[in-house]
Amino acid sequence: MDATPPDRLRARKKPRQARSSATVDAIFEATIQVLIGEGRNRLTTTRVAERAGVSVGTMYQYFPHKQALIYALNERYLDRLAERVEEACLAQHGRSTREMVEALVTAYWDAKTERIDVTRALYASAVELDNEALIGAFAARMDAATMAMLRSAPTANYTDLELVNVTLLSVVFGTVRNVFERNLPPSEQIAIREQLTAMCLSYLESSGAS
Amino acid sequence: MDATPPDRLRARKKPRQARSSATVDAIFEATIQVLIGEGRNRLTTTRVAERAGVSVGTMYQYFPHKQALIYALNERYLDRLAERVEEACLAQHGRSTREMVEALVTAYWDAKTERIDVTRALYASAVELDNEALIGAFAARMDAATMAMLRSAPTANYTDLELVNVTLLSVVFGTVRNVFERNLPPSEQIAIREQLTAMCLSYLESSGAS
Amino acid sequence: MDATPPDRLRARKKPRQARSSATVDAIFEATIQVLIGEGRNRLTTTRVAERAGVSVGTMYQYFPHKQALIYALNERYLDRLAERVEEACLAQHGRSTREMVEALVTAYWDAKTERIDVTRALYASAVELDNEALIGAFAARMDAATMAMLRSAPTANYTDLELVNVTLLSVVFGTVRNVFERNLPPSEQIAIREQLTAMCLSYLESSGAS
Amino acid sequence: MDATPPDRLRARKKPRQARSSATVDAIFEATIQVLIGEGRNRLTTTRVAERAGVSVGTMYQYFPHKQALIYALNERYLDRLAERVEEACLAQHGRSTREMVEALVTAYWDAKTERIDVTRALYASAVELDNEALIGAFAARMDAATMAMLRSAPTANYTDLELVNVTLLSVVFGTVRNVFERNLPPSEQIAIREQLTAMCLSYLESSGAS
DNA sequence: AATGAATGAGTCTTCATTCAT
DNA sequence: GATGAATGAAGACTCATTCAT
Repeated sequence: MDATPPDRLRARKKPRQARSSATVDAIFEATIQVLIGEGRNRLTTTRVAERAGVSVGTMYQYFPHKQALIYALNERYLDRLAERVEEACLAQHGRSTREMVEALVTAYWDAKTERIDVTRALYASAVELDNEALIGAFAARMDAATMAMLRSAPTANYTDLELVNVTLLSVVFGTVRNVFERNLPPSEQIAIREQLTAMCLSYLESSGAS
Repeated sequence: MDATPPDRLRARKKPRQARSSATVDAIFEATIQVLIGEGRNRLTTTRVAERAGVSVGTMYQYFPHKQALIYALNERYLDRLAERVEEACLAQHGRSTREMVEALVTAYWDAKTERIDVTRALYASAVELDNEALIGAFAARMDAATMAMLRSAPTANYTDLELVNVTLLSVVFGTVRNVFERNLPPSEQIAIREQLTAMCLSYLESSGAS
Repeated sequence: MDATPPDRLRARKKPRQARSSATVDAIFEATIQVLIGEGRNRLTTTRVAERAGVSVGTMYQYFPHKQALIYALNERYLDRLAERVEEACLAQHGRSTREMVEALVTAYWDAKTERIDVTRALYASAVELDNEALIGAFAARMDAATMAMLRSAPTANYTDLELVNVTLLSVVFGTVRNVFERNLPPSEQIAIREQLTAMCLSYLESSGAS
Repeated sequence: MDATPPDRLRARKKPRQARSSATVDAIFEATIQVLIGEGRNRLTTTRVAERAGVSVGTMYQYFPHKQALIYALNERYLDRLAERVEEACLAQHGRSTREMVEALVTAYWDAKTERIDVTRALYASAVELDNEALIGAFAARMDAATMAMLRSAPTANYTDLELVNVTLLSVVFGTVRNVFERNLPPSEQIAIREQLTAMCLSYLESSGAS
C-alpha cells in the first residue's frame, strides 16, 4: 500500500530476512489475539510481546512504538483486503453487470465477515490512529479496481462513472459494516445481502443505460 | 431510550434539580470537548472535570466510573438522534415514497453531518463500550419509526416489509457513516447523497409495487 | 472510664439529651455493622452515617472526626466490658479462690466470645488508634477489681499481690485473645478454658499459701 | 512456611538472583520502617518504594499489589519466628520439663520483645489481611515443635498431650502479647515472665505426673 | 440544627519506553 | 542482536471534611 504515512508511524525496518518476517508475523498475530481476547484497553506492548514469544526489546526493534505497530497491522490488513477485492474485480472484467456486483459484494462481505472478531478488533484498534493516509490509499485502490471493472462492461455506459463508482462503494462498504455492527442473525444477514446486491444491480443498470 | 444497560454502567443519580441537570450537562459537554480537542486517549476524568468546571469528586457523584459517563453520553446522543428521525418519519405519514425517502436520508444525514467532529468523537468514545443494549434500543426505535412510515404509504404495498425496512436502514445508515469517514469534499458528498436517495427510492418502488 | 484521652479524640459534645443519645447509639451500632460487614478498610464516614440513618453533617456534630468516633466506640466497649468484669468480681468477694478464678475467666471469656465478630471488628478498628489511655484506664479498673477480690479471700494471703494480680490478668486476657484468634473448634475452646481455669487456680493457691 | 495462601496474595516472582533478593529485602525493610515511622495509615506503596530506593514500578514487579507485599512480609516474619522457636525446642529434647518451659518462654518472649516496634508494626499491618492460612501454618509448626519436645521428656507422661500442648502455647503466646501491649515497665515485665514460667512449669508437672 | 453536595489531596496501579547486561 | 528489569509519569477512583442552604 502506498500510504506514505506520517514518519513517526513507520516501522523501524522493513523486514527482509525470513527470520524477521516470521517475527513480525508473530507480533501481528499476537496483537490480534490480545485485541480479541483482552480488548483494546488491555492491549499492552508487554502482553503482545509475551504472546508473540519475543521480548519487548525485540519488538521495539521492529516497531519504534506502539502506534507504529497498530498502524502497520492495519496497513497489512487493508493491503490484503484490497488485494482480495482487486482480484475479484479483475476476474469480472468484460462480464455482465450482475456478475460484477455479485462479485464485489461477495468479496467484500466475505472478507469482513469471515473472521468477524478480527474485523471488530481491527476497527477498535484503529480508533484514534492517524490513519487517514491508510484509508485514502485503500479507497484509491478500490476506486481504481471497481472503476476499471465497470468500464470493462460490454453493455453499460456510465455518464458519470466516478460518481456512480464512489456511490457504489460507499453503499456496499457502509452497509456491510452496519450490518455486522448490528449483530443480526445470520439468516437475516443473508437476506439483506441479497437485497443489497439487487439494489446495487438495479442502480448500476439504470445508471449505465445508454 | 429504554436500553436497560448493564447495571455497572448506570449513572449514579438521576439529575432531578436544575442544579444537578446543569452540572450533568456541563460534564457531557466537557466530555465532548475533550474528546474533540484531545482525542480518546487523552480523555481522562481529571481533564473532563476540569473542563466542566467541577471537581473530580463531583463527577463521580453523578457517574460511578468513566465508562458510565461515556455510556450515558452515547445514550443521550442516540436518544436525540432517534427523536429527530422519528419526528421526520412521523411528518411523512401518508405522503409519497419519494418524500419518505428524502426525509429519512435528510434527517439522518443532517444529524450526523451537522457536527461532524462530535459525531466522530462519539464513535471513538464508544469503542470497547458494552453498548449492545444502546445500539439495540436505537435500532428498535428506528425500525418502528420507519416501518410505521412505510406502512402508511398510500400506494405502496410491501410483501416483506420487515426485510425491506431493515435493508433500507442498513443502507442509509451505513452509507452515511462510510461517506463521512472517507472525508470526501462536500460537493461530492452532496452528489452521493442524491444518488443514495434515488437508489433507495428505486428500491422501495420496486419492492412495493403491487 | 477516666481515660483523659488526647484532646483531639474527644467527642465534640457529651450527649445529654435522650435524642442525642439515641443518635449516638445508632452511630455506634452502624459503625460496628459496617466494620463487620465491610471491614476496616471500607469503614467510611459516609457509609456509617448512611447506615445510622443520619447525615454525615450530623455525625460530625457528635464526633469531630473519624478517629474520635472510633475512639469513643472503643471507649464505650471497654467501659461495658470493665463493668461486667467488675460486677463478676464484686460478686465473689469473700468466696473461695476457685469461685473467684472461675468467675473471672467466665466473665471475660463470655464477654469476648458472645459476639466474636464484634470483638474482632473492634480489635481491627483500634489498630493505629492512639488508645494507650484507653487501655491504661481499662487495665487500672481491672487491676483494682481483681485485686480487691483477691484481697477479700478468706484463706489466701499473697506476699506480692500486685504481681500475682497482674500476672493473672495477663494470662487470662492474653490466652482468651489468642484462643479466639486461632479460631479453634468450640469443643477445643471449652477444653482449653477449663485447663486455663485450673492453671490459674493452681497458680493462685500456690502463691497465696501462707 | 507452607501456607498455600490465596493466589492473589502470592508474590509475583520468586527472587532467585542476588540482585532481586537484595531488592526484595530492601522493600521489606522499607515497609517495616514506614510502618514504624509513619503508621499503618500512611503505609503507601509510593512511600515504601521511595524508602526502599526503588521505583514503584519495580515494586510492582515483585508484588502484584500492596496486600501481597504485606502478606509476604508477615509470612517471612512468621517463618523466622517459627524457626527460632523450633530450634529452641529441638535443643531441649530429652531435657527436664523446667528447661523446656524456660526455653520456650524465653525463645518466644525474646523474639517478640527484641524489636518491640517491629512486632507492633507487623501486628498492625496484618489487620484485615486474609492471613488465616499464615496463622494456621505457623500454629501447626509450633504445635509440632513443642509436642515433639514434650514427648521427649524423660519423666513426664501426658494423658492428653494435645490438649496440654495447645493450652501451653495459647497461654504463653497470649500472655506475651498481652504484656507488651500493656506497655508495662521492664522490671515488671521480667517479673511477670518469671511468674508465667513458673505457672507453666507447675501446669506441665501436674499434667504429666504419672 | 440538619443536610448532603462539593471538594481535591492522596491512593493504588498500569504501561510505554529505555538501556545495561 | 536480544533481553527484560527498571522507571516514573499519568490515570481512575476514594473519602474525610466543609459549608451553603
